[in-house]
Amino acid sequence: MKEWEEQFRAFLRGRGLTFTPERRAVLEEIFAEHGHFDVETLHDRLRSRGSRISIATIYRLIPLLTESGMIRPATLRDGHPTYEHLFGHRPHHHLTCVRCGKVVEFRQEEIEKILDKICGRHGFSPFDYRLGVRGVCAACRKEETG
Amino acid sequence: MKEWEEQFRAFLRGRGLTFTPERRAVLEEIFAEHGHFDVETLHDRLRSRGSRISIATIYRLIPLLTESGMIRPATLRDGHPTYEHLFGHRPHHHLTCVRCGKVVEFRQEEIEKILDKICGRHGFSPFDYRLGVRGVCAACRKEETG
DNA sequence: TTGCGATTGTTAATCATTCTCAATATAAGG
DNA sequence: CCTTATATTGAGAATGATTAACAATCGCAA
Ligand SMILES: [Mn+2]
Ligand SMILES: [Mn+2]
Ligand SMILES: [Zn+2]
Ligand SMILES: [Zn+2]
Repeated sequence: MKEWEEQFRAFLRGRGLTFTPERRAVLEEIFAEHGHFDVETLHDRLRSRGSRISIATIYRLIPLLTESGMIRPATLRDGHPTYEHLFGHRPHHHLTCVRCGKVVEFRQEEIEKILDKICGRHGFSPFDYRLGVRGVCAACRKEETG
Repeated sequence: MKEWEEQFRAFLRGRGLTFTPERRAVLEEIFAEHGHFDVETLHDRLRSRGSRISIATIYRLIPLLTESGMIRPATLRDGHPTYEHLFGHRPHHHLTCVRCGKVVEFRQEEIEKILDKICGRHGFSPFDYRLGVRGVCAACRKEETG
């Protein structure tokens, strides 16, 4: 059994909830590929694999997946949230190209150290850093100028 | 005339748009107090001052205010966007307490320098950094533990 | 003053998300 | 195996914030 499945089952058990086929299918699909997804895309992907799952079920699952640490909100895409699987991945941040939508992930511990200091100075206990940089990627800039 | 009004008028003129009483009222209200506001709150504030302005007009104004540099999106509050006035203020970042909603603003040029380097490494031209830290403030933590 | 595009308020439409509800599935106990 | 009490699901209705349509005004330039 995949370790994320094990952890999610444990989470559900702890809440008196059950690990159903639908929940298994969603979990599998989330870890099937790396990248940012929104609810509708996830639903489409499941359907195209033959699942008859309802989109309402996926909406209902999002909070459970988040609270269990399976996924986290990633960025906003046209105003609605996208998510990414979290289990087994170090936290990271995002550069987003506002033209083509390309997303580059990067990791920077130095920044987090600085932020920890700032939080301490204000008496804050941080548990989540969200660092979004919006800009224009090299390809789009070339297209723009050229 | 307030300098932001002057700048907003210039922006509108450049687009062949007009500076109306409604637009003046909204602009005044935005600079009347410091803090993060959402569209509904702004509408309420205007109404409570006797204005009969429609909320649709405010929604229509948001893009113009953003593009002219009068405001910028700040953070999400319960899923919908909040804004803050920008003119005359240095960019800054936010610590948000997830319990009480308190927001602390801070400025950190060191981080921006690091991010510039990272962007350069990936060929990105950044034009906006959004740094959100979520955590628990001192007061809420005391309440929690105590 | 006239003419024309911009602006506004009202109202209807959109659209993602949430809710309702009746039908099933699940797990535990007998 | 049955039984029963909950949890879960899918379908479709409801919600609520945001946008769009539209007819009535407004503001500015000729
Ligand atoms: Mn990511
Ligand atoms: Mn702020
Ligand atoms: Zn690009
Ligand atoms: Zn607090």
